[in-house]
Amino acid sequence: MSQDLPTTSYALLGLLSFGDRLTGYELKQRSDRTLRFYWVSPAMSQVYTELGRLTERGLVSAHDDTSAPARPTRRYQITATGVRELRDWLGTAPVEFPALKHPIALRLLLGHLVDPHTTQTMLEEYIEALAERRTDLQAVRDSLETNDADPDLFRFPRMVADWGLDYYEGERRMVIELIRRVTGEGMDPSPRS
Amino acid sequence: MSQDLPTTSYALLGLLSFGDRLTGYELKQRSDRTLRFYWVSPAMSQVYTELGRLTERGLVSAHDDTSAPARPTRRYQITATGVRELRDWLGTAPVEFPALKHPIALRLLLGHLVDPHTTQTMLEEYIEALAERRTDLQAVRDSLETNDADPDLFRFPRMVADWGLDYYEGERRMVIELIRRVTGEGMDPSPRS
DNA sequence: TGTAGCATGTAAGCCGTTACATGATTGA
DNA sequence: TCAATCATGTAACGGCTTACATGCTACA
Repeated sequence: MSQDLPTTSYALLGLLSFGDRLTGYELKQRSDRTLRFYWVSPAMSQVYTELGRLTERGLVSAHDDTSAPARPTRRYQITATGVRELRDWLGTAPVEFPALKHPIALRLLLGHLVDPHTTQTMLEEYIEALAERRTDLQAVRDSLETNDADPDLFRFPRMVADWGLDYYEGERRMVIELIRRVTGEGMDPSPRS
Repeated sequence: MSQDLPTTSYALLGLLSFGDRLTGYELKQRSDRTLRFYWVSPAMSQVYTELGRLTERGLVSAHDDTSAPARPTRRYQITATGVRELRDWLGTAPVEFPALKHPIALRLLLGHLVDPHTTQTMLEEYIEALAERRTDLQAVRDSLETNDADPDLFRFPRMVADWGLDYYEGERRMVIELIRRVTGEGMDPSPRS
């Protein structure tokens, strides 16, 4: 009942389903470590808006941090209702095909408008950006490896991280291939007589 | 001058940079065959809105189809100014890192909330969806292969299509691996005594 | 002493969607 | 004759961003 939340709401709710209580700030940090790589890490302001909505609907409960200084620090926890609705969503909502916004592919499409060197540089810079991202994600993956009490708690986050790492690796290989094609193809396939 | 259009505007403008005049309807079809796979194929209504804006700014010109019946059929063509601004954008605008919205990865992350069979089914359905997409993209790629007059005109679209096909293939392989992990892992690694 | 990080929110506005409205042409 | 496709647009509104506003705490 009362379905129809945006996916990002369920995503944030999902991040609260690992058994701990987080502040809005911490939830944002967690989404930077997870959602960022395969969904969207919402802006701080959005996280607070979403927590407000989830609280209203009783999917999370807010506990004002006693020992609070002046401004109240709130910790949010998923409720039994929240878990139920999340499970319900996972079980019934149609699963969309992934949506990709890939500015590099878009620019490569328009390669006929710029000189090959610009395209080559763009692809090389993309490889660097990819390496950085990969490093970030590897750090996340490493932190999921060694887990305390429950070794299965992060089993699925591990899989998702491995998926991401594999994607970055495939992307790297293909972009190297594309650089070859941009620089090589149509450039004197065999020396003209 | 007068930068600051949304990327989708430039994308549509770019689709008009291959030397032909299109109606709004045809432009939508072209974006379904190209942008869809690595950007976003805007809704019809958005295409018309965008064409209006581009016309206002003089980046495309509209030619009312004489031999028009009642409702005017307009064909749009990129202008010299349009080409200049597009080149300028390609040369100067910062290149964002790709943004991915991957509902399957998001759901896999929350695998601890559903039974393994549901997750397995989801991944298997994803493989099917992937195969469909791949077929669509392969058809596009094939249509770019044999080109009439200018064999280099679709050189970059070909590269982008190949990139997409490679991505789908990598995705397929990894999802198969993930299914193995979901069904196998933690399931009696060695028969208990 | 001042900067970075922790912490919470409101307001304005952009980008794009779905729903709605309209009508001609082609082919089963 | 009826459905699909071609063809063009407006209105409402959803989801998210950036900019703005506020203030504490820890540390260099």
